[in-house]
Amino acid sequence: MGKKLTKRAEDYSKWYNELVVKADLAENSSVRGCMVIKPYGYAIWEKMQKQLDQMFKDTGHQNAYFPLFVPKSLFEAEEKNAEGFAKECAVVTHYRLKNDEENSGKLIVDPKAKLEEELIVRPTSEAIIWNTYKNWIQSYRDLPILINQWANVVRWEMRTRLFLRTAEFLWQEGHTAHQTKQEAIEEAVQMNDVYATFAEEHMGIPVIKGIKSESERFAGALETYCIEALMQDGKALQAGTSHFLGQNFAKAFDVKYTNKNGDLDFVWATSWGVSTRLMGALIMTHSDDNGLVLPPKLAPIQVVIIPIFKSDEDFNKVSTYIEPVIKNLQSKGISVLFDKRDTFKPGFKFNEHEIKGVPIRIVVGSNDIEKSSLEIFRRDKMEKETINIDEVYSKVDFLIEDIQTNLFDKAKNFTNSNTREANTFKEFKDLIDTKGGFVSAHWDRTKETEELIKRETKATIRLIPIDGKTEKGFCIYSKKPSNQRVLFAKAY
RNA sequence: CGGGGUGUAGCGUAGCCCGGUUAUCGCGCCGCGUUUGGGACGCGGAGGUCGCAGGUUCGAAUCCUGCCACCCCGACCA
Repeated sequence: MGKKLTKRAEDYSKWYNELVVKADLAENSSVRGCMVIKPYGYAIWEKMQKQLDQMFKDTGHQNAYFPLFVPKSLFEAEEKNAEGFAKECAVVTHYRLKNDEENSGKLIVDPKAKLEEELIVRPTSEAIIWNTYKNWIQSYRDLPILINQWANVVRWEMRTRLFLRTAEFLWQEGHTAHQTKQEAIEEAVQMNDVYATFAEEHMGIPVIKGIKSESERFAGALETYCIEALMQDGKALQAGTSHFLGQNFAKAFDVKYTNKNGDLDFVWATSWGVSTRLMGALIMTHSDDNGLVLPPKLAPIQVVIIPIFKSDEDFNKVSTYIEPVIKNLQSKGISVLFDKRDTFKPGFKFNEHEIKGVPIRIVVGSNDIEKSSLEIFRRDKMEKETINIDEVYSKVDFLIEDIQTNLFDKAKNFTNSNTREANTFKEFKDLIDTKGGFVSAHWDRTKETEELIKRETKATIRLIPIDGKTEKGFCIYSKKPSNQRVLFAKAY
C-alpha cells in the first residue's frame, strides 16, 4: 500500500481506479475487460444484495435462475432487443477442444465440434426467460409472475472501467408478467421507486427519478424508468432502470393466456435491474482524498478497534479492558473488527482502515485504562474525540445513524448545488463545459435535437423528471415550444 | 473498427535515439535487531525468458520485420 491517493482534480478516473485498488475492492483481471472483485469489495456487494433482495421479497417477488446461454434463434426473436445488443455479444460456436498435433502441449478448437446453432452468452435474459414463461402461462390464474434472478451477464464493451463498465458484471434482473397494461406499468414504476429508496436510504446516494428519452430507452421497451445520480466530478451515472416492455416480448415469444372471459390475450411485461455498477456509484459519491467512505448500512466492518500495545502484557490488559465493549456491540448486530495484528503499527492500521472507509474507529491503549476512556473517530468527517468508556454504546449508536444521514445530506447538497437551469443554448453549453452537473432545460422532444445537442456538447438527456413541474418554455436548441424541462448531463 | 501510445521483478520505473562490464532506482516481499497513541528505521537478502517469434551483428533491452497484449482518444454502452 502506497502513500496518499492522487488528488482527484488532476485526473478523476485515475484517482477512481487507484482508490478501487487501494481500498482492496477489486482489480483488473488478466481476462480482457473483466475484473476480479476482491473479498472486501464482494462483502459490500453481498450487503447490497441482501438488502435489495429483502426489498424485492417485500414487494412480492421470488428468486429463480435461468441459463447462461441463449440460443441465437431465441435471442433474435424480439428484433429491437436483439438489434440493441447484437454488437456486444460473446458467442459460443464450439463445444470441444483437442490437442494440437503440430504444437504439442497446446490445445486448439476442434473444428468437428461446431455447434449447429450458436449460443449467445446472455447480455440480458429477456429472451431465455420469456421463452420459458411461455410454458408457464396459460390462464389468468397463472398471473402475475413476479420473478427476480441474481446472475452474471456479459456485454463485450469496447472500453471498460472497474465496476462501471466491465465485460462481465453481476446484477439482478427482475422479469414480470401481468394481465393488464396498467398493472405492468405500476410494477415498473414501483421497482424504480424501490431502487430510489435503496440508493437513498441504504447507499446514501441521492437520485433523481425519471423517464428515458426514446433514444436512451432500453432496446425493446415502451418506457424506461430510471434513477440517475450525480458523481463528484459532475458527471451523471445511471444507477438503475426499470422497463415497461408492453406486449413486445409476449408477442415475440407467443405468450398468451386465457382471461376470465375465455378470450386469448398477450401478457404485459416489465424488466428491471441494478448491477455492480452501483459499487462504482457508491465509491464515486462518498469518497474523499483519504480513500473510501462507506455508509454504515453497507460497511462490512462498521467499527474497527485498534489496540495500542508494546508487549504481550500490555496487549492482554488492553484486550481485557475492551473485550466487554466488543461483545456488547456485537450483540447489538454491529460488525466489529478487533485489529490485534502485531505485524503492523497503529499508524499504518489507521490509514488502512481509512482507505477502506470503515465508518467508526476506536483506539485504546494503557493511557485509556487509567482514565477509563477511549478514542473514537468518525471517517466521514475525519474527527476524533476522547470519551468515557461508558459512553461508547450511545456514541456508536449515534454515529451509525449520523454518518448515514450526513453522507446522504452531503451528497444531496452537492447534487442540488450542481443542478442548474439553462434558458439559451449558449448558457447551456457554458454550464456543461465549465461547471458540469445536471442542467435543466427545455427540449422540443425530437430525436434530431437530442442528437445535435449531444454532438455539440457531449451532454445527453439523462431523464425526463417524473415529479417535474410543467412549465411553458422554448427548446434551447430549436426554440420550438416545450412544456417541461428535462435533465441533461455528461454521463458515464 | 479508425487515430495515437506503451510493453523491463508483484507494482511503478531508468536505460533504447547513439548496440559493448554483473540491466537502474523506488515501493512491496523475506531475515535479524531496534521500534509501536498517525503510513517506522538500520543492516542483510530473495526476486528478471527486458511482451512473443524471427532477422542483422563478434555481441541486441537497445537496430530491422512480423505477431500479440494492454492503455488513451473516438464510435458503442448498465
